[in-house]
Amino acid sequence: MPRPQILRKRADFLRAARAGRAHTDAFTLQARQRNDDSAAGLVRVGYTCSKKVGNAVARNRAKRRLRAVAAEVLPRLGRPGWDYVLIGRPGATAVHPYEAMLRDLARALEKVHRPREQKR
RNA sequence: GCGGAUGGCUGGAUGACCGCGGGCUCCGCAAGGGGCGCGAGGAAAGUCCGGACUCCACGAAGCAACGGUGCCGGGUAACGCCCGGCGGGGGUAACCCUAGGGAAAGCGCCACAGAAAACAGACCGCCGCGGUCCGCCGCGGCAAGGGUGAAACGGUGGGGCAAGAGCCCACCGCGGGACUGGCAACAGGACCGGCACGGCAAGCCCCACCGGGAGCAAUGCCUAAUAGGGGAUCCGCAUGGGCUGCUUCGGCCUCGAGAUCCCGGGUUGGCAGCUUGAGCCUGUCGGUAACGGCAGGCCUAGAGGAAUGGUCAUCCAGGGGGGCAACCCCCGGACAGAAUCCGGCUUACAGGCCAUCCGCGCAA
RNA sequence: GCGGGUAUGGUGAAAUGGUAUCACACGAGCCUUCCAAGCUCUUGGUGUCGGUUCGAUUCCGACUACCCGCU
Repeated sequence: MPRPQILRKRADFLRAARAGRAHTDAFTLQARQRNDDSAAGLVRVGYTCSKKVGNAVARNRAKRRLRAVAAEVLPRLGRPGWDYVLIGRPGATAVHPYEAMLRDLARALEKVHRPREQKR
């Protein structure tokens, strides 16, 4: 599988937020299946850490950890044609155990994938 | 050994695996892939100062306004920074702090208390003379004593006097000051004066010196489609009006319907600016030092919503528990992350290391 | 990246360098059969650390927090 593309456009984030989401202790996952087929076979992922997370150091640290988690999990469990958005949470994202975050992401992906498949 | 002062350094180490951003190189038409090497700080922070760089403005001189700096000498590209010295204050000491020019240029303020708060004067008083209803009153002299206050027109002692007073004398203080030392700030000070000249300028102010504005999202360039804006010259109109802090001389702008020539606005973008620089290291020389000269060597992040991350193992500090001990178990790594680049200041910071010095105690 | 402002009781606001004031709120009392209103009294404060001054909310510096512009 090719490397996931990084989401940058505000519109993509907004569309993902309107679709499914799942909360865990250390982050929130939002995801949607794209309808336009511009980049059909790709997994795309974005990261959000607002100023609520802390100063620039804390925000970057949170983003780096989210990237690390996503890079380990998404190639196995992510689905082509989907956009994922990981949102950092104050306090938790920077200190939560790494193992637990891996498990949480896997579980959150399951939960987010399920209702879509029931519809189809 | 205990306590303290100052200056400086450091602020996890090694390895493995999976990743990220640039660079060089190889393969490939391309997409992409392989290899090698590099990749946060002493504060990258606050934005409090000073510059480099770029664009804009700008004619010169004087004046005025506004802001800043403020002992002296040196360092520096420059500074409100640094070094050395001086004066003042604190500490037994090492040492530390210090916005520290001018109060006889002028204005202003000094609450409460106190008789009196800045220029002299007199509330309680002291002394003399006169009067007296013996309570005191009037006239004159005096400023030592009292109490207030942050601050009271010199302090102590003696002489002197009706009582007193720099009225006189000695010492100290104060003012001036030849001269001496020092580049200077300043220090010492023969001698003279005879007490006059309170404090506040981080109150207005005076003096000296410095200062154009904006900021790399500056600024320059490239491509495409398209809308029709502007400039120069000539001609016409006008010889006025306006702007430039003020003045003098000067400069600039302002109108059209025409002709010719030329340029080209905005917007997701891309490239440059962008890291070779008041650079770093070593040695040597000058200097008390800050720092500078010379020689040799080195290239050390460069992104563009933004990389430097994750996991594991061993070790090194640190904390807790068990054990006589060897040792074992658990926890666990300060402040914080480049964004045009430098020089400072300030603020944050677990701990560790080094050097010099001071006081006390003990021993010799 | 560049610049400006504010901070005073629980809240909102005043204060020429000289005892920090006012309104509402809170608490207590009076009044009322009770509540509200009204009246009286009380508690509580200059963001932090330094400096200048005899004396600082005020003047100066550094820091902290919040707010607002420009690009």
